[in-house]
Amino acid sequence: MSTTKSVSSSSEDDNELRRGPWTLEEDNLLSQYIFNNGEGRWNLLAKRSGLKRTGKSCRLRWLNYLKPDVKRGNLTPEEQILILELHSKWGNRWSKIAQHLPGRTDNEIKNYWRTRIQKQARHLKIDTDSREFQEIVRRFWMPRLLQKAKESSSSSSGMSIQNQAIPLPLGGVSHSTVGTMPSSQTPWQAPCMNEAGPTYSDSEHNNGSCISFCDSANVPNVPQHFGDTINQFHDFGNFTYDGYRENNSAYEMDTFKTPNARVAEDVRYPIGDCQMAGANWVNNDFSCSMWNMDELWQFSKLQK
DNA sequence: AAATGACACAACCGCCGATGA
DNA sequence: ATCATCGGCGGTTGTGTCATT
Repeated sequence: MSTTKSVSSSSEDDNELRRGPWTLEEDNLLSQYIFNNGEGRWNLLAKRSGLKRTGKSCRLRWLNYLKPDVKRGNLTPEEQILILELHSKWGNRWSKIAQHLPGRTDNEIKNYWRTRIQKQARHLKIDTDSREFQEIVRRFWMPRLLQKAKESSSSSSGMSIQNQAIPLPLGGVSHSTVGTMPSSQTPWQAPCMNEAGPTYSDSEHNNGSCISFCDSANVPNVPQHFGDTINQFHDFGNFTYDGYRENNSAYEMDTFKTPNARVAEDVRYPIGDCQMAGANWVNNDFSCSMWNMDELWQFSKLQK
């Protein structure tokens, strides 16, 4: 079967380039090659490894899936908070945002934003760039994420959040494992691929860069920026976001001074009795159902 | 039980800047 | 200075799975 691409006479290699989902054998080949030769020089890697893939494809597969420190499983509340905050500052700079979430890839964060955040915005018929949406994030999502973070940290008794990660519901090859990943690459051990994805011998892999969120005020393993965020939001109960004032942040306190914000104030924040433990807005996969849409509708109307 | 739609994620595509010949 | 190649990034699409009807 010839595609428009493959009819080119320039290179017969092009005809054989594989596309689509990676197979176990390809993953093993790529992992083994990088184990022996290191990352980088992707085009060369693609040629020498025997993979019939483009260098780009190899790079993507490695960075987004095979690389040992790629974290799998649902985003934690803390990570979601961080994404919301950083996106408010940097917009769709996914790779930049990802740099502040160890183990998370730009692709994952991008997908999270599109499938979760933008979906909610669509339901509300507002733009994610709009001030209304930012207010909603500030007043609904952030406090609830923080509450959720607190709950999970208090119930975890010091257990790493990563270890509590709920396996994604998808049962496919790429999703079924929430394994503990090596925190660093040195010394590095080539993962053993199986149907559930890369696995690692699990000794010495439970510490390091994985986020251990024992206490929102005591976050030893959390990147600096992350700790700042949590502390800034620590007093979220009555919306005193003092200290949360960073240049260029769309969530600056100043936004409270807008007429819209005043309206919200007049109704004493519907979130005031937001039933933090209520079943409506939070479930096991709270990232999917973060809030009660009725509340949000009310709030978004007030904002408009 | 089958059909259908929604969802989440992986993978691809095109563009652009950096780098080296 | 110019061109080619490579790697990285953001946007988009494809696909498998789950939920609902």
